[in-house]
Amino acid sequence: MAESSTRRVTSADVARIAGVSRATVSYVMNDTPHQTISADTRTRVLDAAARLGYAPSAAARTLRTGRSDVVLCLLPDWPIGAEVGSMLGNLSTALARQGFTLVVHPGNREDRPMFEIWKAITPAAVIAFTDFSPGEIEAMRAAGVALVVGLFGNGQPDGRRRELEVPQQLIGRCQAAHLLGAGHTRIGYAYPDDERVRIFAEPRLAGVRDECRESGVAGPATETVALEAEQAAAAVRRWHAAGVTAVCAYNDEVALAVLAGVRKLGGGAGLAVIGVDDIPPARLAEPALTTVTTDQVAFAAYLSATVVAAVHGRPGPDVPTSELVSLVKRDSA
Amino acid sequence: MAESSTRRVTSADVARIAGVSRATVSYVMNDTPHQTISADTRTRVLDAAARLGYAPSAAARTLRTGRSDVVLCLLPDWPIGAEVGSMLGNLSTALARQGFTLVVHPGNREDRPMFEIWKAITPAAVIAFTDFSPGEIEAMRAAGVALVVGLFGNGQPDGRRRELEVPQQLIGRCQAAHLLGAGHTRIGYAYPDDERVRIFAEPRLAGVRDECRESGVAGPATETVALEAEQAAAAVRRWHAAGVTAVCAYNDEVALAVLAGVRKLGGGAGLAVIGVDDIPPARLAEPALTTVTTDQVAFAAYLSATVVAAVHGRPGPDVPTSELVSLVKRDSA
DNA sequence: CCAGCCTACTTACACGTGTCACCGCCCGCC
DNA sequence: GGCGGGCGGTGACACGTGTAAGTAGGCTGG
Repeated sequence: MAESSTRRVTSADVARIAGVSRATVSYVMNDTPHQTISADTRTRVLDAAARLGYAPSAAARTLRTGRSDVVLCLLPDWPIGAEVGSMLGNLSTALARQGFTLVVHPGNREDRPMFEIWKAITPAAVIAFTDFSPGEIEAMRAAGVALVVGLFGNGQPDGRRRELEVPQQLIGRCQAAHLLGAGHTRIGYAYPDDERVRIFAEPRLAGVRDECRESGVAGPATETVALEAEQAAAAVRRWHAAGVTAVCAYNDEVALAVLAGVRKLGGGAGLAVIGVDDIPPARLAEPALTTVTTDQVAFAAYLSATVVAAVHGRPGPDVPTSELVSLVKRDSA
Repeated sequence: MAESSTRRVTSADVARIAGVSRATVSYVMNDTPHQTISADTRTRVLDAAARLGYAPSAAARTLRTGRSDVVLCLLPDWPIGAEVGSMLGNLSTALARQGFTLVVHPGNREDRPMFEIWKAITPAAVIAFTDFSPGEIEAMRAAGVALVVGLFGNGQPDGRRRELEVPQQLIGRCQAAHLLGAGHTRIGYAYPDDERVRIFAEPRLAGVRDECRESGVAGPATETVALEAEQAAAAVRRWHAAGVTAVCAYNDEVALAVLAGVRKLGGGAGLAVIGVDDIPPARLAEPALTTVTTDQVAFAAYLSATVVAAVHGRPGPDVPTSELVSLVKRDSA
């Protein structure tokens, strides 16, 4: 406890205590392959490190290796909701278990040019929930970023980079399958009012469309629904006029708006409604909202595995199948 | 475009192109005070940097200065909701404007020992939504972390480190003030079921209690309310028995549960309910939920200012007053 | 006319790590 | 007995930056 100053504990300190060279300390700490270390010195080094509370400097390691252990997650500028929040939390712990640090950056592209960020950080990988120009992608790859996990392959026809798209389609399919299975033959889709969530809304709608087509049913009657009762009531009226008896909503929130619209209209002819996310208010609504949840833990694990595999140059895991999304049956559909 | 390889653009490259030394480049890029640079060379350097797309290596800078531009935000293990998510987003942009990078780390204290993280990162500051032991705080300070912004001063009696507590109390006060102003004389508090949000719930409840005391009204009748209608109905029954006519809820979600409980009981004697956060479902509920919102942008700006000031060793800004929280009057209270 | 100061730079070192090249040693094998 | 080769380890360099210390030249005051 008689520390002279607040100096950082470096590997040199560990080496001195353990009576070995600094290189040996590095080899022990990193389990460097093809480098044999006797069991005796190994424990001596480990003991010294533990005693001193040694933790290697991330900055120095990054500088030396040219690649940091940071996984940069670039968000678009839509408001991140509870489900995205918990997904990020799970992703962070899943990556931490593999030795990576997740850094989330909200995508205010105007504020700071984005390239400034990944050039400064030199992340091991980038998870982009936003479209990149091919030029940007090439620049990042050239700068040493091992992988760019894109949300949507914007234009490129190869099947890659769709890691995040397929699960969204599954959500739509699950919604539609439930409604069709319940005997509905004319269904609607409640599209969100917020332009910024389009990258989620489009594939979900596509999933609904696919499921309809495969069941030989006409595609969904799509209405844009704001989070406001009056507006939603107008949409409900149009659906009634079109013979729609059940609607898939983009969201639990949108679904609650639809329910509010139905309520405002007197709610004579009940409209079946199904949401997404299973937020707590869904269960508390009247009627209790039937919804579809994604297994955030499993999804985060999948995403994490994708990133880790790509960083090591291995092919990523298969896109998870339908066990990722599951139905929560309640009263509204 | 005839780049031989994928080498990183360093300040040496900029120096070579601009025809100056590397040190000069550094001085120009950082606007180093007490270092005079002629306007001519300055523009030459800036031009060269822009042309090459130079961005300084965060790792090298961190290694050299001993302090990174990272602000580490340690979250407890409760599920981060939409409001916390948006707060973090705002905080991130506010800090980015000052040249800092926000790194959020969910607090699974078991998974990795926490000190391993900040030892590796050497953050400029730590925003902790969780209690630290005095020993940990001392260790961090010794390791060079400029500031520890704690959510709650656990035990230490000095007025510092309560930056995040006061706003929470304001929320409770605002809720209670509205109900008392509407003529209610016996009010209740709907406490969350989740033990993990206690650090938010306690100061909010304290705010309600303070407001009651200052108005000469008995303290709130507190009931723990789970996010489930049956359970909430039982609480509502007890409140009725105690003569409570209005309740402050920890949350909009808890408030919706209370409303569901009232509805389940037939809703004869209406119970006034007021929530917090103004989540979208609040507006869509029946009756539409009266609630209290915090100005997340202003709060993030305040938090950011606190961090920046402390990093530079200056005293932080004053705790913002009541303009931070505002009432959203609807039908439920 | 020279000491001294200010401007506008440059040279040199340090930060803490990973890793390549080397080196002594002992063991087994021809 | 010589000697190739694995074991166990060391010495030295590079990564890219910030900054203290030094230096050449012009200008000013005495």
